[in-house]
Amino acid sequence: MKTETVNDEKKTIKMKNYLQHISLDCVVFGFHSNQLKVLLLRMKNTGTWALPGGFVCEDESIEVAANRVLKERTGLDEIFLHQFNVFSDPQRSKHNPAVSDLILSGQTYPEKSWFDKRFISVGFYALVEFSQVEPQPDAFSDICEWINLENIGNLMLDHNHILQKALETLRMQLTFQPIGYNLLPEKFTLSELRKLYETILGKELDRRNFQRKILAYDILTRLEEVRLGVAHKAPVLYKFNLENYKRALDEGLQGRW
Amino acid sequence: MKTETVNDEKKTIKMKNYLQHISLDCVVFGFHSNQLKVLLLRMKNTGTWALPGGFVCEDESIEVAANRVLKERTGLDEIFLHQFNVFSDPQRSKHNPAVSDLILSGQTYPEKSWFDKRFISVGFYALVEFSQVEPQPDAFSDICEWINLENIGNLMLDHNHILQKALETLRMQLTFQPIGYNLLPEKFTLSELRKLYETILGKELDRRNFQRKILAYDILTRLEEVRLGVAHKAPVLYKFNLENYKRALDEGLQGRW
DNA sequence: GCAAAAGTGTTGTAGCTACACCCATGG
DNA sequence: CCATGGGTGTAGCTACAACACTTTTGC
Repeated sequence: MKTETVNDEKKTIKMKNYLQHISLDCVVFGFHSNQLKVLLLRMKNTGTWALPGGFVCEDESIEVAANRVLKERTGLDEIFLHQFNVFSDPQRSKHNPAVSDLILSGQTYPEKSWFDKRFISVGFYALVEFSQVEPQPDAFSDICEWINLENIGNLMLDHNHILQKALETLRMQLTFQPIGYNLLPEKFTLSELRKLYETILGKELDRRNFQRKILAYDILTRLEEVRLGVAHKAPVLYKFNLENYKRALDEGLQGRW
Repeated sequence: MKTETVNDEKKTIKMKNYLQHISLDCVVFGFHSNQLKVLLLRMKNTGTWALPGGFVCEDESIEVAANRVLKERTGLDEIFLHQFNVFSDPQRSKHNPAVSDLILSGQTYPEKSWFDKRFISVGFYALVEFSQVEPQPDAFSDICEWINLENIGNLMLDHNHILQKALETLRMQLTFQPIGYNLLPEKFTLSELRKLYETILGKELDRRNFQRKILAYDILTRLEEVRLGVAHKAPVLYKFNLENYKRALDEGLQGRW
């Protein structure tokens, strides 16, 4: 356990009580303007983009730690959050020039050795409602913002690999997890839900078949409202019927999409 | 990093070069006499049964560590092995009386403190061919053997919980992973394959429909042999057609079973 | 020869794909 | 009034469950 302090322009971070060698990284997915987005941080010194992450306190489970980190980055509590893989290649962080550079040129952190160790990182993916998030950078970054999935370039360390794995997991679990419920606002149109599925799966779905199929699950409640201000016919709004949704997910939305 | 030595009747274990706070546990599944079995160790001093596990060396990935541990316990290389969950409850191992008792009464290990820490454990599940395994206890156990799933009682620490999670994962992945290929001997009958599926899923399947469905995937090769020495009509033997199997698994054996 | 398991066939149904058609709205 | 997206319907096909029936073996 380390008990040192980082002095930053704005904050003081106590590096105490963190377990050594263990970190976590979060792939936070959001959906807006029919596009899948991921929450990223821009590192102060190198300008590299990175996934939000953190360390695990002595008395926390790794899930609690992930929730703590995401609360700091998004302002949200009770985020839908699942661990999906452990990244433990001995070379993934140890003596990594990006990290050393980042930390050392940051002039604030006296203890190189803590970061200069090997870290095993537990990957989480999170699904959040885009509009609810207020992105907040951490002590090592100057920007925290949503980046469109297709515009994401080279990330720090092995974060591209982590992101890739998260996406694969999301696709696999599309039929077993309440993906739509967590990513969309309370009220949404069937087209928006379909676009979400299309974006995650990376392929087009038949509008009419999707509609009938998703309605057949009986997990949506049709509202008496329509979406106004859009071109063409005003689409009906729906919301999730939580009770039926949970029941259906227990059995798995066994479709093939 | 610790660099101490445990003297055991048969072996010497160097506790050096292990990452602190991180361990791994393996749920090794085998199938024999139409029953699903799990490889367990009986602890020398407490007599408690436990999952095979181990620690991670400084220069290993956690996957390499798991393979090393399983090589020691089963004699097998290149085992089908997947990580499925990280167990990190702060109370799961820290100051756990079972561990302290186990280690301290073992009279051999001078350093209580190393084990008396909190460990975050990565859970793996493995699928092996029953007959190929030669179970070997480790330094802390006197017996290593297959236990029928339904006969497994209270295990050490949170190992019942880990086992439970492994089973859930196995069921979920039944349609995406080459479960049959790894658990059955090279040649097998369709009944044996069906019994395996029934055991994992915990429910009966229609013999005739199972047969047609599994054959429709075109992943099995029908042999010119029959199983002799069994009562009643001699069943035809099959083996997996590896090429077609891998292709089919890429798409997922999208059945509902 | 009889019980039990293996192998093959049939039939009705549910769910899917691939469309056609009409409706409502903004320009 | 027309282009565009929304909403509903339908025909054909496939896959599946739930069966019946025959075959082959050990005892």
